[in-house]
Amino acid sequence: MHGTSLDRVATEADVSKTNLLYYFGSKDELYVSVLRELLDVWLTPLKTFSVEQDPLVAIGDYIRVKLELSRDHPEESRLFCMEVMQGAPLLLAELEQPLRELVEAKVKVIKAWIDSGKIAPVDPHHLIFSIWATTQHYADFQTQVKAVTGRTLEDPAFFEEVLQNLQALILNGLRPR
Amino acid sequence: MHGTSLDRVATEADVSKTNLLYYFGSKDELYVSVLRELLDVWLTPLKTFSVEQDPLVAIGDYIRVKLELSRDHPEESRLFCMEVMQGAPLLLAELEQPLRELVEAKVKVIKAWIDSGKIAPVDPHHLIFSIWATTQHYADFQTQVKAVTGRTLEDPAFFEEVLQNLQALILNGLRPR
DNA sequence: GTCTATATGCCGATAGAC
DNA sequence: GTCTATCGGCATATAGAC
Repeated sequence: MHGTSLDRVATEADVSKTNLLYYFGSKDELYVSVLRELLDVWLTPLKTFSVEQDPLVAIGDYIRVKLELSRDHPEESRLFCMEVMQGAPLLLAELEQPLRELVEAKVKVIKAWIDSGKIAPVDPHHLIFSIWATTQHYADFQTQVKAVTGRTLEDPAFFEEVLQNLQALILNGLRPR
Repeated sequence: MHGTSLDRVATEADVSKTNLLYYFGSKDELYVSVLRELLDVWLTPLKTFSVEQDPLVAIGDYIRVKLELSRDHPEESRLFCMEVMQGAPLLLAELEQPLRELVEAKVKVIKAWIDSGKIAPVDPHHLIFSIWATTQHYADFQTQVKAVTGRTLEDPAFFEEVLQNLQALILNGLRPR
């Protein structure tokens, strides 16, 4: 059970089901390679955080890039969400090692920003989680957002509206006081 | 494909699989009734929003209650998330009618708060989505949160920490300026 | 109403021809 | 390497005895 079948993947990718298994060995191995690459792409923008940046600019940019990912690759976001929700049977090691270390490194950067008084003292972990949660929400819960508002991120005006609101919410919450 | 099997449900509920089908007719009908009840419970706290409340108290309380739901019923949160991520095949009508209407009603309340200058002018839709996204994140992405921080909402100290941070982030973003 | 047995269908994986 | 055919497992659903 992984949200899709080899048959669907094979049809979509225009190869035979047997060839998929020939190349990847098993469905799980296919999933692992897809998810690993996916995790890498989605984490890249976080890697650019560094102490010398202006935190409000860096975080504002990060929110924009993450929201663009939600707009351009919603199925990938949902695939990853599916995996994590099931307890990350295939990806737990990736989450516990590389992801954890990346987050810890960036937590230190955010702490430095706080210590120098550039942003308000929030727990960096929860700041990062909040950015992930709010931006990915528009991909993972696209159906619900559309049912309630009638719109999706593919509508450029709606994208801008979401971006402005998330940036305002999070950056205002961070303004030093 | 719905995250669990009738066999599991039957075992867990200590009834036979055939009896489940006897009572509910089909797996889909069982799901619909479970999801409907679930949606109702999860939306109840939003229903209490009213113009005469102090918005910062009302929203702060809402964040707490939603986070308690994420702590006490994470599997239900994930079940609902699963359904929506698949395009809400069983629940779309519920999202487009009762949910939409409830949200629109509460959007009006939040707009009244904004118009009277009690909170900053944010789009109420995105405020509501942000609260849903951030609070449910700790249930739906429990595995990832635990992999990164080593902790879950079941740890009372961690629960308090998350609550303080989410309230600070969102309420500070709303403080009139 | 509740059980056992079984029909039916889908999916992952393998065998074997070419 | 790529195809067709098929096995074996699991899950929903139904038939029929009690």
